[in-house]
Amino acid sequence: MQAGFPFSRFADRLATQGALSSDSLDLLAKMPSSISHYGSRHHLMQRGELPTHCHLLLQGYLCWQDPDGRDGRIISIHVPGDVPDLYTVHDLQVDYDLVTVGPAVVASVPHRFFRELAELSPTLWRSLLRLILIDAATSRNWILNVSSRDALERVAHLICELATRLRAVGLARDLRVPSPFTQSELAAACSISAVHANRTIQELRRSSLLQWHSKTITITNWYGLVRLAGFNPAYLRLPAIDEVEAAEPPTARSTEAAVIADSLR
Amino acid sequence: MQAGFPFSRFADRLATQGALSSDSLDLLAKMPSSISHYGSRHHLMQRGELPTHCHLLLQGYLCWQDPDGRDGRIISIHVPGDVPDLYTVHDLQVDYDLVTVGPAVVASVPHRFFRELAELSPTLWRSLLRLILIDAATSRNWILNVSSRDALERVAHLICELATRLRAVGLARDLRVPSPFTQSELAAACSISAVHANRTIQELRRSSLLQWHSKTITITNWYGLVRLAGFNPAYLRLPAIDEVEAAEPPTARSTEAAVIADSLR
DNA sequence: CGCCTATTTGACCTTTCTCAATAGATGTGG
DNA sequence: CCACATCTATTGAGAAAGGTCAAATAGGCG
Repeated sequence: MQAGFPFSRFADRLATQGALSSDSLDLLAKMPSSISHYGSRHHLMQRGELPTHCHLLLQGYLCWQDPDGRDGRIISIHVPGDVPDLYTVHDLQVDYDLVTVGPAVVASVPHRFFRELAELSPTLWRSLLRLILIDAATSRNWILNVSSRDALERVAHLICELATRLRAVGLARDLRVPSPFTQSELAAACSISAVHANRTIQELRRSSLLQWHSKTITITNWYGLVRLAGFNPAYLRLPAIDEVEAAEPPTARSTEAAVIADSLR
Repeated sequence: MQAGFPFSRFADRLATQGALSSDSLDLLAKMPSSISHYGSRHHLMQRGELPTHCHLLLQGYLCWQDPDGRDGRIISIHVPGDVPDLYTVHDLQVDYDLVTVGPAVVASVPHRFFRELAELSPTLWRSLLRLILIDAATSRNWILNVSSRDALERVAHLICELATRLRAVGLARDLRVPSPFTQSELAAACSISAVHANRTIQELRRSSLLQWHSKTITITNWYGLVRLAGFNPAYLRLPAIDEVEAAEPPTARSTEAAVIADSLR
């Protein structure tokens, strides 16, 4: 998983679901793909299209967005190493638009490659299936986010999730989350209005939980944010990860927060 | 698919994803299972449990419910023929409670059976995978329902979805949807308060879109309900089904409603 | 019949939305 | 490097959808 390997984030991601054999790494190294750079808000795929390739995100963010409705609700957000449309290998229908958030680098990989993988490496194929199922678990959690938390908690939860997923592929280790998101896009993801998103972010700043400058969200109080959001990363199906090196670690090990901290360990 | 076959709804459900060979039917007939009857609000499975079996719903409804929060948000609803926890064959974590809504008949099927199926019948296994992916697509749609529709549209959409899914397995053909749901449960599914759910249902009744008597919702104006909800069943991945024999078919074949009607055909 | 649960209604409150205007940032061509 | 155009962030004020609380009514079932 050298830095030079273009699919290293993807390898990291897969490795969260089971160690990669050297055979598996060889297979990944031979993955046919064409790499493209896109600007912000580029639609990689539109509802109704018949896909023949998957999109492996190498850098930046992608999201699934509902093309209807003025405010273009965002259904899910994806980080480097993700293949947001991996499921299309087995279900050729696309219900939403796949859109870049900020500039992004994307590898296009033919469905055929993933289909052949089933025979070449059942283990790897199993890990891929698990990635699909994790996206499903994340969608279920997203339902809860937009339906049972208030605006402040929603935004906090989304940021916790992004930070955690980025850390799982070696990014945002210092809790500085790259954020090409406009406040309107954040609002579309949290299902609130842009104006309210603005006020919500101001409150998060006022509470000294985070800063948001020059396209970067800096989480200044991880445990506070986790507590506010009620964030429990179990649904992300990540193995134990490094302790968060954030300010203000929990003081009492017997609280709720400690349980969450343990789950992050 | 005789009425006597206990898994006939399941067979119907699978058949929506590809014709079932007689070999497949033989396999299904040999499916090991133990059948149980449950009362309302029985928790078949709780968050954190390690599942070894799947639950095939034979009669009634099941839902995934978030055990946290006073109002117990409902994440998804399942109809006969569904296996709500089919995904646990490949992902042993359970994030929510699996609960009956009204009395239900459930067959418990060991994971082992589905695992062996992969080798015995790749075709059948493929259909099962597609059922998992449809649940995922339904979750994504549920996000939209609770995040971008108002209360009236949400309730209407949920009822459209239930009716459509029931019809796909031979139930509710006359648009009479069995409803053991309390208004509070409907509210938990639509992410509104019980009081507001009540007022919303009253408005649907006042608009002559439906009746709700003696544990049955009778849809009296299917096209009106579809139009109000903005219901497009594409995400359910159902093959063409019979024309709805409801009152007030669309008058102009060129409208939006006609497009939706076609998709229902 | 009486209890328990579910539904319905009214009154009031809160969150969030919408509209509109201003200010700041970013980017582009001259 | 400036001036303009455009997009994004911020602020204020009023409105609307839906939530909460509390009480009354209506069903269903032993």
